[in-house]
Amino acid sequence: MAARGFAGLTLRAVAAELDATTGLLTHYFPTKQALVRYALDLLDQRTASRPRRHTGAGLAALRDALLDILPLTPEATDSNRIWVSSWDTALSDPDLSTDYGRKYANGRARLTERVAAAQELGELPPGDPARIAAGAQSFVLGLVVQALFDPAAFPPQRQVEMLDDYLATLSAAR
Amino acid sequence: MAARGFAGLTLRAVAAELDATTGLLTHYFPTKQALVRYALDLLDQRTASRPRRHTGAGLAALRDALLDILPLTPEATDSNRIWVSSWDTALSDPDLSTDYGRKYANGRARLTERVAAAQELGELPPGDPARIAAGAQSFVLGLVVQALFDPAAFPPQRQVEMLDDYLATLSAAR
DNA sequence: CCATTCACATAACAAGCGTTACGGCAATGT
DNA sequence: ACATTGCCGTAACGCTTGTTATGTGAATGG
Repeated sequence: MAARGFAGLTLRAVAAELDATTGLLTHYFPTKQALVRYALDLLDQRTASRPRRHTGAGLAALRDALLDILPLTPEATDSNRIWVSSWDTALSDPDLSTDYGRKYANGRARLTERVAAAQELGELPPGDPARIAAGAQSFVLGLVVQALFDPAAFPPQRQVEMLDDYLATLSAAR
Repeated sequence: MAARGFAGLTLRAVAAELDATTGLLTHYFPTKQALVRYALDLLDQRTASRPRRHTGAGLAALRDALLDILPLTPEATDSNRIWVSSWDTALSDPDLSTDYGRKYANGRARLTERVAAAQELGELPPGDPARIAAGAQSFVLGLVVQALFDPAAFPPQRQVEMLDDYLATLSAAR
């Protein structure tokens, strides 16, 4: 799956992957678009329900949430690879596109809560928490992309360092 | 081109776009991969040679470079859309993938110069300029993605505000 | 215990893909 | 003016794609 990209995702390839035939797939999904939609929802749901870090409250909780996104493990790298690859398909399909927009908005909303909590604790300076959350999401998202294209330049340790740098400047500014 | 995504980029579609046939394309490009490679290089080169902002030195120059990346105009949005869509293809092809990694490394190198210059002027606190540049690139890259999926939530003005917020926290931290 | 339904494999289909072969027409050089 | 070269349109090829139709064996239910 992660090998040939989203463009190489064919019904027969999927069928072969789970030792079945196209008959099974067409039996459960009326069309390929439905299958893709389901697969993407599954990916989203699976990454949402996987074991999360939880090392503390406030700023530490925000850091946990952001670390959970980064490709720090091979599995997380694969997930991110599929995820980034799906952007091509998503941008081509208006419905999927708005769907993605909503998912990212949800992600920002969850981050916003943690930003606000960190502000309560005085770990982050005041300011619109939604805006700070959007900035943090941007930072992590871009770091994901760069790490995928140049893993050697962005090993896990470096990613964590960069995130911590970012959070440090965020909390130092006032 | 920007309409049907990178997956829908077919020889016949390209030929139709420039009122020609597949014969012309196969005459100039031995294979489709060569055509794609050329197109991506062209996109990279074109965005590199387009008119750039130049409002000042130091931190202002860094801000200019980052603003040049963001989808603040319809044309820049189209370019970014194609660019993001191409990531699927790029991640599937190891050669293209390392090529992209190199391009981003070059981008970071250019940003690094500006970061260093801003540090010289005392507009940015000391610290490894390469790391700061990588962070800035991450931030902008992620902002591009979010803006593409949710243009309503990230209008040009908001993008600029977010970038300025980021640069402000960067320069305020010490 | 038989009839019915369901799950799925098999196979075929048209459409679209990248690629190749070929032919004509215009430019070029002598 | 004629031969030659090369640009590029036309058309075909083989292959893969998503989708559909049909068959078959197992499960289900009365």
